[in-house]
Amino acid sequence: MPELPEVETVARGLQKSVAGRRILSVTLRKTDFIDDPAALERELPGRRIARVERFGKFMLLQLASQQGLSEPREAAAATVSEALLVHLGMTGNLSLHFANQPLAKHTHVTLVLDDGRELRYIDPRRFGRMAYLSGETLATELTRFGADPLLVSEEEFAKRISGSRARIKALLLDQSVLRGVGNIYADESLWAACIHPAKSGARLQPQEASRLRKELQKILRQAIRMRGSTIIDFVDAEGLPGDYQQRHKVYGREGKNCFRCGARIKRMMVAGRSSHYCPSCQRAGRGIAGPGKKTKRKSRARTSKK
DNA sequence: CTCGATCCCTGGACGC
DNA sequence: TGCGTCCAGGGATCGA
Repeated sequence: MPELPEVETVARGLQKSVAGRRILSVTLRKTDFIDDPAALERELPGRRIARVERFGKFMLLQLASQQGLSEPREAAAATVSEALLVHLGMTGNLSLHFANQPLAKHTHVTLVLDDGRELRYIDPRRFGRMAYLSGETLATELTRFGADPLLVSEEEFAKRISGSRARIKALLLDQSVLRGVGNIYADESLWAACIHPAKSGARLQPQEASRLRKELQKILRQAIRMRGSTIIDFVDAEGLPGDYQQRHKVYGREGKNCFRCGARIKRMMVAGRSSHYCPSCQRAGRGIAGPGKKTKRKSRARTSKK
């Protein structure tokens, strides 16, 4: 499940391999995860990819300005006003293939490049998102997101966390608070900072908030160094899996012993997400918000829709 | 403002 | 072997 470190890994790989390449043509298959499929077919062919960057859990394939069609040396420096936004969702992957390699199942978008290769978007579940955005629309879209967790200052972080009574886990997952943190790294950083996932953000002590930011950044940086976590099938732009799952302290370790105190790792639902924590290291205390009970999902009888 | 519930989607695990 | 059921979860949306 691609979160900040996984997306960063893919973006770095693509920056190396496709920056400067021109898109010759676009083939779309399933398009229900694309904002405006026609816009991709209309705007991308003939355009050069200036650079690839991560923005939260998105990848931004920035397009060189139209004018610079003839070898724009300034491509990388040009102002970003047009980009292809790619969100990998749960199972998405954007990777480079030779044109003669067979199409993997669930390949929904193919960008044919000018060097005989293709950028392919593969996503079984289609929880991802793709959109061509430009100008004001692009700028507006990006302002919906909060601070980058790797760049956020201690003051800014404290302000964003302590200003809300929502549970800290929910705040970490909220992309308008911080952009890029998902379920794995939220759980890992809360464990590292000894904070219960259901504790209210407003009730974190200043030193707790400070420690949480520090641990979160440390974990994200380390995870990037290890090319992210591969739980089921994540691979980077070159098809390599990540290694950080070997460092997970709580995620996926329910019932196992805490590496710090030996207690049994528990799991509870917080903010609708499965949350792994050590009941001994991460004390509930009085700062706990909400019901915090394990919510059993009742089987929904889906009415056959037409 | 914050919450849970529901929906989107498919593959994999599991029970029978 | 095969079918049904449950589960995973990022994000949007809706009602409480």
